[in-house]
Amino acid sequence: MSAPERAYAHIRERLFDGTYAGGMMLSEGEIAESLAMSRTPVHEALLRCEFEGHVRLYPKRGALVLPVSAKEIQEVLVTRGLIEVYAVEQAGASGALGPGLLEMVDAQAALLAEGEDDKFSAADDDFHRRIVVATGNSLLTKAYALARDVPLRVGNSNLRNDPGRAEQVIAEHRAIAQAIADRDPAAARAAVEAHLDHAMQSLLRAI
Amino acid sequence: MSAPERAYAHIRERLFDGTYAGGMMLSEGEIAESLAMSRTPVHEALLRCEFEGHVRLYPKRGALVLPVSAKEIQEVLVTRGLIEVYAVEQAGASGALGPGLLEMVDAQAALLAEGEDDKFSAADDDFHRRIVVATGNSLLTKAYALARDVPLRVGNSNLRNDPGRAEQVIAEHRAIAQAIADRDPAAARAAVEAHLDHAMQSLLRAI
DNA sequence: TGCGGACAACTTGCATGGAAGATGAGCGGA
DNA sequence: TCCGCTCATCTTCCATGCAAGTTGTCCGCA
Repeated sequence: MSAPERAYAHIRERLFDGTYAGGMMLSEGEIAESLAMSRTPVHEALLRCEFEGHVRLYPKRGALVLPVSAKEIQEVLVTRGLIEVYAVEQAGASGALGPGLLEMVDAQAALLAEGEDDKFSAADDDFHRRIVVATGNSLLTKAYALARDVPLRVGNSNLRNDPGRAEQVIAEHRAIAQAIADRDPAAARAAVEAHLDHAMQSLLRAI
Repeated sequence: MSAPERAYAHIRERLFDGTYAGGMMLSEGEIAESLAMSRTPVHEALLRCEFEGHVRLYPKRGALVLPVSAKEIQEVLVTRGLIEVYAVEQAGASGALGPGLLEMVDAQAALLAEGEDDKFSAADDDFHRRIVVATGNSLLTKAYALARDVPLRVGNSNLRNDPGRAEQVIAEHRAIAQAIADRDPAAARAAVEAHLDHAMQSLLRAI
């Protein structure tokens, strides 16, 4: 892995686990030192994080970690709604994706039973991503990626603090996967809209 | 303007006017020299262009300018369709945006009459952007930006080579603006879908 | 006490250079 | 003729260093 990639992964990890919390000021030099690399690759990684909306770079001052706002959560879920509804309507028409999704839901239930919270979050993310990828539209997939990080920044603590939410997520995922397997686009659309609506409420409670 | 911004603007200009054509290999060093700056800021600009899908960086080799493919054009217009339909349905419900848009269409007609092709392209772009910005959803606006550049790379030559297309664009823009002013979301949706469909056909003919 | 200026300690911006990977030309041998 | 090897030349990668902007502190003065 190249130095900028390592720096990027390092920063994201800390954005998602809360080490880099909203309002914090990050210094290229410090991060570079802790990764035993120079500031150049760290700077590249921070530029990318800025593009993705996680930090804001102030010239000659440093990188401010942006807090996740309620408005941002709403924007993210509206955007995801647009993209995911389109994706499940497509997938629901063909039905090819359905069985694979149902297996993913089973795997999520297993992770939850084992208490693997982080892996559960990742599996949640994969599930949604898989649906969008199935459209075969790489631009849409890229646009969607912009809307996936915010829930991850809020989500890990969120799931632990919202009792019963994880079980609810699994039930809602199963409804989506079943509707797709049944080739029922209208049901798939309704299931996605309900799921995202509940997700928004849970995330808003978390901040 | 900072050095990386200058480099980025320089490269985009050449991507859009065709100087950097698909298949070309760009060298950081050459660009840096022609801009009288070092390679560092040029590298940053190329990274951004890569993220936006215009070039692909090959380690230790250089930056390949990616040609615009038919698949990409289709992806772009599907994505724009999703976002713009949502935006005009919102705008069409309130009607507040309508009058401003009609003025923009008049301005476009004036630019066309004066033969200002480049400004016409920019005005076209602004018109669509304005509708999306009106949603007030900054994430959606950012996602939309990813889908705006491709038509610009094809578009300038396209408009000149597709006789009557510019007049058609103006008529279609007027239909969209009028539907929004009339607070008629269904008509607005239909007008946007027709416009994007025609745009796709024109762009596909151009490559 | 409250204000203003100097300065020290931080930060990044970006130019530069050495290291090293990728490529293609040209040569030697089968 | 054709294959494979060597090597010159191209490229980027990223460490480093200097220049310069920003900030907060501290001191002197009213």
